[in-house]
Amino acid sequence: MNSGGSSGSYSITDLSREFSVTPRTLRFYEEKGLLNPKRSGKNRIYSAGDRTRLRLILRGRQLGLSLEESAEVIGLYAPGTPNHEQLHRLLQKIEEKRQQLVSQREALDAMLGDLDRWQTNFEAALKAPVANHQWRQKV
Amino acid sequence: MNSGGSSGSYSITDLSREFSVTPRTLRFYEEKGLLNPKRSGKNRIYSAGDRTRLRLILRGRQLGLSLEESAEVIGLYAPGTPNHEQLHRLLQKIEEKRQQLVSQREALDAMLGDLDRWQTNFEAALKAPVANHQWRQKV
DNA sequence: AAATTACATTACGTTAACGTAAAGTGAAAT
DNA sequence: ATTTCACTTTACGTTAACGTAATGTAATTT
Repeated sequence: MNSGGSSGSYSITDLSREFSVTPRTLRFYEEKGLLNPKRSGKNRIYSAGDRTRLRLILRGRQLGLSLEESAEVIGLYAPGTPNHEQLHRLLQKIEEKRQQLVSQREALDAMLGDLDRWQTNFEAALKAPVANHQWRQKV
Repeated sequence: MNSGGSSGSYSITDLSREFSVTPRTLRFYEEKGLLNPKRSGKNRIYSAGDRTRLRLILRGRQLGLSLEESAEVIGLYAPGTPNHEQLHRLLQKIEEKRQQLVSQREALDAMLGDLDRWQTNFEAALKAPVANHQWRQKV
């Protein structure tokens, strides 16, 4: 049974389905201290806040953050009043990741460049007489 | 001793230095079939082609490709005559990675959005009355 | 009552990409 | 002669992020 529709309370399968992760994943995140759902007996009850935190974790994951890094970021949403040090670290982390994306795009471009050049040669080779066996010693 | 400057022949440390990886990494790539340097006795001798392949591997790595994926890509440069099937797979892989980059950028944007909203609240909170006593502090 | 459902805990397994000894070889420098 | 390099091989260790049993229990459903 689904926990109350808009009441802001979710079971482990509720959340796992909504975010397409396994229950194991949620338990793992909890084990690592990234989530702290309340309990109803032994069962986990996730609040709206827990859900938000999960969203952030998964967003970080998509970004390529490690769980530890995500934990840092999440730490910012948790304590009553975040401080400048924490803020600075987050901004820094974000900047890091941005650089990483830039770097990846460069790699992608370089690779596409390689591919283009290679493809050009390839097509040229296809147009050339088939008889020639000694082609492409060099890459 | 460095192997002949422009002769197109490199020792394992030559390449490891040039590309900032450890010798272990090069041996590992060889173990995985991504490199096949010749030998001078037991010592590895890398050719210009080996060097190029290494560059491709590292480029793939930077892009987020697994070694296995890189092996596929490199396979395209290796056999005498690449076929359409291989070419198709490469293009597909590239497209995959492009999508991944797009997805990551979306995650980054979303995260920055979160941050902005959060920061706004944060600053608003800072501007809010500290207690019962406060002057209109100008910013 | 029996079976199914939804959850729990414990704990070992898995993969990738190397790191890190440990121990040995051959050539070169001191 | 001995130390130092540069290199080798073998092989176990490491980390991250879960997967995958195995086993148990409380609450429904049949």
